[in-house]
Amino acid sequence: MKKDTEESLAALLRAHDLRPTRARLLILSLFGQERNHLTNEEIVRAARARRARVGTATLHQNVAHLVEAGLLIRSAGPDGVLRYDSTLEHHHHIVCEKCGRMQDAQVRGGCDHIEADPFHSDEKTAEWTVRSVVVKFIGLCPSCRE
Amino acid sequence: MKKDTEESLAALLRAHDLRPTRARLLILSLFGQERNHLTNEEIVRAARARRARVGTATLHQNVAHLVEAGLLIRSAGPDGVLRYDSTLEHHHHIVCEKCGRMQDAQVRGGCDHIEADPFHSDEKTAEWTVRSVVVKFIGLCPSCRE
DNA sequence: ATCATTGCAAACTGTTTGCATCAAG
DNA sequence: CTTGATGCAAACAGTTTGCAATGAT
Repeated sequence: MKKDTEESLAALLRAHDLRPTRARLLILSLFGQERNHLTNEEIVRAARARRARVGTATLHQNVAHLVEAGLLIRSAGPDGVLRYDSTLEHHHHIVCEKCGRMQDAQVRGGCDHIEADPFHSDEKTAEWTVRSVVVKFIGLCPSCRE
Repeated sequence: MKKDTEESLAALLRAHDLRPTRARLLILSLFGQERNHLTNEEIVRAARARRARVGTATLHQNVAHLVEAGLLIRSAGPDGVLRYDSTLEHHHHIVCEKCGRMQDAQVRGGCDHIEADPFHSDEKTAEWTVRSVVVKFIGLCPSCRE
């Protein structure tokens, strides 16, 4: 895991043509540690918990900016709740159907055969251009399966 | 495709312990034809277009009831917008990353090897119970790739 | 007759916008 | 200095709730 010093985060932002401001440093630092796959709401709460002087509008704006800049990835749970992820490599997720918690998942053997040439040729889908494939595992997280 | 007469839809509702009311018959009939994978908003608009005497609150409530009763399936696009689907069998989707349009997709060779035993055993995911797997193909629909 | 369902309007929630102030380069 | 970013408050959009009237059994 990378050292999330304020310096390194600032450099990261500058490398993506974003000024290293209070709000952006805060958001990125929230993803540094254990708390990955945060929702908008969780980001706002975490900021409040740190007594950070940041408005919710600013947080929302900057999460959007960071996604645009490619520093965060956006992923919707089955319930439509959007979560953000600082792991940028292509990967898949496992999602708790009870609490919505999301975690990275590696698929045994990969999804290559699906990603390479997915469809039956006689499908109406022949008219589409496929750009990527997302796999989500739905289940129960350790806490919710009690 | 099944004949979506009012009679058959009413019978379907009764079979699921739901009274066949104006709002419910309307919603189900919207899914009868070509217009599958509707959003909440599209359902409301379609109802307005038919000059149906139904409030938006009632539509929302009943979409939720129909999902609970198992007559509709809910599926979130990558942008978090929820769409509803009257195809009840387990299947996958292809989604347009530009306009959000969603269509059923059949995967060549299936996803069986993934669904059967998905994870590397040394994962933190070992603590999870997997109940289902959802595959989404993201791309461009015929109209948006122009 | 009974009780679920409805339409309508009001309440609510989360997000976005407008703008004067502030901070980074 | 110049321009972008911020906080705050007000505006907004979509959803949900409360309740009297309506409709299904």
